[in-house]
Amino acid sequence: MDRRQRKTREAIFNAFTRLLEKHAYNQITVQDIIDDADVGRATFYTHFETKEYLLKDLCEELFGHIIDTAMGLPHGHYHYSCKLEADSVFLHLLRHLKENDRNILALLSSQNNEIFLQYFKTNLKKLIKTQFADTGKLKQSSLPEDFLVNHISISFVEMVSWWLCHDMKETPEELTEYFESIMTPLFNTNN
Amino acid sequence: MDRRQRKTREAIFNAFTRLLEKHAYNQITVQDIIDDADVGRATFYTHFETKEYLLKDLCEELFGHIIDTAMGLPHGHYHYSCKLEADSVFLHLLRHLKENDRNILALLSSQNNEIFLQYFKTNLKKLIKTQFADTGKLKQSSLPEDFLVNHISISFVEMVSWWLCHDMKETPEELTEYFESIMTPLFNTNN
DNA sequence: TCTAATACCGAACATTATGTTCGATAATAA
DNA sequence: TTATTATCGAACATAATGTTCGGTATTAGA
Repeated sequence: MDRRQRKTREAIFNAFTRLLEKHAYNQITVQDIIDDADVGRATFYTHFETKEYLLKDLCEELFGHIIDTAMGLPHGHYHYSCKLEADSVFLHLLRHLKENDRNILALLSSQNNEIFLQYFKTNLKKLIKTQFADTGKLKQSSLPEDFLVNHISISFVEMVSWWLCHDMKETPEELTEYFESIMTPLFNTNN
Repeated sequence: MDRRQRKTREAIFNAFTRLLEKHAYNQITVQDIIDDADVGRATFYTHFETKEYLLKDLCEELFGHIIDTAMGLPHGHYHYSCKLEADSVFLHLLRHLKENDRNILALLSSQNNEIFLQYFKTNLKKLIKTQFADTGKLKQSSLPEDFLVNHISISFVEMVSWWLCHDMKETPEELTEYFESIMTPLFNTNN
């Protein structure tokens, strides 16, 4: 990829991120973005079809990365410990979040947090599904699997959101225990 | 209130609802709304400052009503049963939803569902807070109360969303049992 | 029934944002 | 060095927003 292209794309992402930290998504205009990024109008539109596609691309970079690395984790690392087997995934995600790549935490706690939490949830669902599908990690129950996958995903994402609203006072380890408290009855810890 | 005002307001709400069932919120223009509602442009703007305020007013009618009636319910009706004490509230909400006032179910399962689920959650949080705050219904735990209130609210709203996506196959009673399964460890059932 | 108040209409208008076009310039890869 | 291509910047068409205003019709209340 042409160096100019990379630079322009970066500049637009950075400008957009800065703006999203301070202003409501709907109030941000393409003009604001290209002013902040200091690129020409036509240039913006050669990179992104619309502001919405820019958002989509940004979110794919933000969450694609964090989820993909978690996908690579072994699924049953703590299999014989007394902790729930998924600890490794959730703890990993929290630690990864704390690294704050691309200022993801600022976006997740901005006034636009709903947008990003939504993308987070969507991607997390895929992860949870592959982690738990057909591995017997979910307690036998009458509850449908997709119902449980959804419940686990949204619960985790909302916990992260709550955490950010309260200045991240807890450590990732403490948060994982919180999560364990509310999720434990759903997991099969004795097999 | 002037009969003309009432009629106009109703016509706009109805038109907006119809449009929201079929089209994405962002794609709906004020022109679409006034065409469908068959009112003049100026008339629209004397009733609603912007499209966003219209949405806000609609949501307040939708969820204000459903939450307010639930607010009036006795808080500890099933106090001595072995079911969780909040059964009455959640079951009541599900039954009320099924009545489908103002086609609320179509909106909650449309492509714009995120918008309405968000309003639902916000209003439900208030309800849950008054139901559980300082009543000792939540299990003693190290988890902060606002964390639990948030978790309960979002879990319920997501369950409703899941229910709608799957054509409401379950009865409100069955759904309440689902909810009990995932929430039970958080409630104090033996006091 | 009469009257004053007011809600509505509809067309016109200014404003603002979007997305496109194009010729000129500058940076890049090879 | 050279052919390619990304960027610039200004101009433009399009589309949606929100306002204004004079005329008409409906309403509430005396």
